[in-house]
Amino acid sequence: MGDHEVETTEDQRTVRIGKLEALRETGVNPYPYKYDITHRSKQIIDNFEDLEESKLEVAAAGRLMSIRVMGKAGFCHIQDDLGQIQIYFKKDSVGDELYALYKQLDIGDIIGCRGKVFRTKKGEISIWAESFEILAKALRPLPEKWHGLKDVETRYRQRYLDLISNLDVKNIFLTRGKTIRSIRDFLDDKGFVEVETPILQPLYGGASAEPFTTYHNRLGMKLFLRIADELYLKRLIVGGFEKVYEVCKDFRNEGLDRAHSPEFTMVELYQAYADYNDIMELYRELIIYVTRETLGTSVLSYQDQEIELDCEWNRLPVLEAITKFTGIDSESLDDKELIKACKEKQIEIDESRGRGKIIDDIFKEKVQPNLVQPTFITDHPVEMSPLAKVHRNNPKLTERFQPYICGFEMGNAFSELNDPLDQRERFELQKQLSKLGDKEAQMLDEDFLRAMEYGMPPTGGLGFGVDRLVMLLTNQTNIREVLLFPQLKPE
RNA sequence: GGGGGUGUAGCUCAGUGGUAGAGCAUCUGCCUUUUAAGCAGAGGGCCGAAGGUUCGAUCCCUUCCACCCUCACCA
Repeated sequence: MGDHEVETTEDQRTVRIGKLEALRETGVNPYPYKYDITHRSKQIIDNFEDLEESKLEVAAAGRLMSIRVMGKAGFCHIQDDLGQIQIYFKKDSVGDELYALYKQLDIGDIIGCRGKVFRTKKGEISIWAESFEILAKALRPLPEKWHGLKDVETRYRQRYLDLISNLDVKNIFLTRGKTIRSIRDFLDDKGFVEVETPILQPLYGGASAEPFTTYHNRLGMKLFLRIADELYLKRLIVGGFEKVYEVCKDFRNEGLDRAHSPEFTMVELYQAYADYNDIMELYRELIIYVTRETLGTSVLSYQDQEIELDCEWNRLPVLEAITKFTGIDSESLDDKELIKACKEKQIEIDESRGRGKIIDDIFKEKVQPNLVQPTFITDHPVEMSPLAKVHRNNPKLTERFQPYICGFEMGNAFSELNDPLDQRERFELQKQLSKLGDKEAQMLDEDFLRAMEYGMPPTGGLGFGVDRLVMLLTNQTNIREVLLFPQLKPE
């Protein structure tokens, strides 16, 4: 009696440690080495008729998600990689010793079970246990079986619990895996070669962003975590690769919000002898392919919008887009007049960082939210695009495009600048922006210019964010929902 | 960084200026086809942290911490 009183005041973890010790005392190893599985839960359910007919014994394993004991018989559900299946334990079938062990099981324990399959009176396909064993004793209780784990912070900090109790969360990451797989399949099929380039870089470049810095002790040098891999992939084009891509983790030392994570995944690709028109079509085909492979349809359902991807995509030069949505004809205005026009229309702009930044501000505020249907925004002003080739018909513009879907900027692409003297001038312009206080102005990379001076073929290039693509495919509004372990402050 | 919100049992959530409640989970007993199993009983809480007001604070005030939404920054 006294012992019971002590026991009931203990928390669930302590109770389970007690059970663990009791198991060891009876010679049961609560953490054995392996278990031979013959079927996953889904295979049993899919092949039920044959398995029942043949009276074949199956062996399945998984995590206990529910237990119902009724005196001398009981049920439980185990969950494995592919789903759940019910197990029936009958004292007469498993014997007194195992039945006593069954009654000591806790939700969360991982068990393996052998038996024949059958259908219960209520019609549920189940395994009639003939034997079972504990494969791993769980010491902590799982979240509530009905409501699951809801607390967002706990879901991110303890993603393993989120994955165990929320099936739809697991599906997001299955979709993420399929997405990356299908991107590779598509590009491989088109003859692209996958490469790997440095994450630790002595100079950073290829995008406008603040970097993370680190230090190599032995070399005694500062290094940056890459913000993009563009300049390395272009060196490979110089080196004779004609179609390359990289699935790359990039790092940007900037604010976090629902569309930005300091660590994120990009795909960059470069194709020699192509221009941005070719890349536009390649991107459209890629998105349609990936969507079909992951969702089985070319229609995206995002929030309350339905978007058919398999069609002609709108194409709209950025300055025309601004005229369309604000009435401002920026080409006919000088800088002062443009700033005045913005003030009249109450558009908030940062006028200290040059004309390119002003255009960018107007675009983000007034145009971007309207770009729900797939749209290529093209031909950005040259000040905004230091790595893009000047437009063949207009020296103030570049051959550049950014695809937009559901208001998200999905990527960035150019006819790549391959004139080394022009490229040097663009870097000089960036230096001036840096002096104006633009922390994201791009650095001059002498070796990159040297490579280009050996001759880089005309090239089309593209970078796109995988996380945002997965957000669209899984109908998520926060990037953290598509990152397994999002960045959080320490507990 | 600004604005708004949340933080109570392992989980999901109620609630009150007089130190707390439900369901699930846990423990004990009964129950040989149950399924959010059932029935009977029991245990479990520094009410995010630190100050303040008060006879008395989980509740009111201040500060801090974490998370969410939003704006700003940012491809």
